[in-house]
Amino acid sequence: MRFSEKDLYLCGMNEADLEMRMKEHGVRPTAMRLLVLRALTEATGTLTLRDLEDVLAPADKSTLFRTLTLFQEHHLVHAIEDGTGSTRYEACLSHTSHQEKDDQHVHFHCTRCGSTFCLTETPIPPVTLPEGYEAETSNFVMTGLCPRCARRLARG
Amino acid sequence: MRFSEKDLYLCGMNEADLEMRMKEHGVRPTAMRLLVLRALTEATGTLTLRDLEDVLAPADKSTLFRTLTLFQEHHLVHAIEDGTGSTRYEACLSHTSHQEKDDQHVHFHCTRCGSTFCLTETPIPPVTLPEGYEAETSNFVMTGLCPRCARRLARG
DNA sequence: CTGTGTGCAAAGGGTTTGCAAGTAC
DNA sequence: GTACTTGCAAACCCTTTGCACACAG
Repeated sequence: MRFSEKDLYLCGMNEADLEMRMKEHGVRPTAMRLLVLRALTEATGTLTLRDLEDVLAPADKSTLFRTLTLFQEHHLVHAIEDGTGSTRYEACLSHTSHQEKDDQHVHFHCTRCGSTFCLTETPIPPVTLPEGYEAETSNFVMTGLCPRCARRLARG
Repeated sequence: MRFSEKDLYLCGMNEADLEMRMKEHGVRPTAMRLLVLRALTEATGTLTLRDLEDVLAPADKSTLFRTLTLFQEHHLVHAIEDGTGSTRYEACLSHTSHQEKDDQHVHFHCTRCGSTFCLTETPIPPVTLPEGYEAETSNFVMTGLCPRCARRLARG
């Protein structure tokens, strides 16, 4: 069995590591922020602001929002639009403090269970844009059935 | 100069063609719907519900919404999430009434002028998903500067 | 003491629904 | 007459901001 980059990263993840990661990215580590970053790092998929509100109750919505905005600016997390109307957030795994090629991978939104998965092993394929376009970031979301839901539907 | 598929399609586009297209897709052509489909077909880029409201004033928001929803169900248009929070709509060019591989191309959202372009010549590259995932649709949006804005910024 | 972080409340913006009147067949 | 369409108003949701208090350096 192979471990994903995320698994390996999580192995040694403790409070001190989280703090270090935030400092590296120029964000002051407060209690609230550590909770948010931990939640995002340990999540199996992506989380919406609403998800975080539930997980970290009674944390305040606007605090979470501002925290996520700050994290994005400092490239600790990035946002994905999966078409549900709610922005989803995912912890960045790159150790660098630069945004260059965060971890740009394909995301998958399951229409049945509503989850959005990070396909960390499925990089976004390179695309040649028409003359003149200058891309900075990509958002590639595939929609359909996740393995679990596909199996359930197949059975009955 | 080469004409894009869309240009060619538009060449002969008149009221009768629009009606035909709607009937082919099982949608009853009303005055309102013809206006909407025309607006979307003639638009150079993609349109939001809000855009349509402006273009087709004094058309009602909810009517437009329901029209767009209907069109989507019948594969006359498809929706794109460009990350701005507003769903954008684009006329499908395929003449078939089946959804199979509508016209799946990359979209480009310009952060400077706010437009979202259809890169009809840039198909979404095939992606091999991990075992078990069953994809139905894709949403691939690249974000950055469009040629026009890039040029303007370069000049100063 | 001063700047930063947090919580509460409310405003915004886009989307969606309920319902009644209008229209097509 | 019956089923489908449209318009108005309001509800909904998620996101974002204003403001006052709390906290850390």
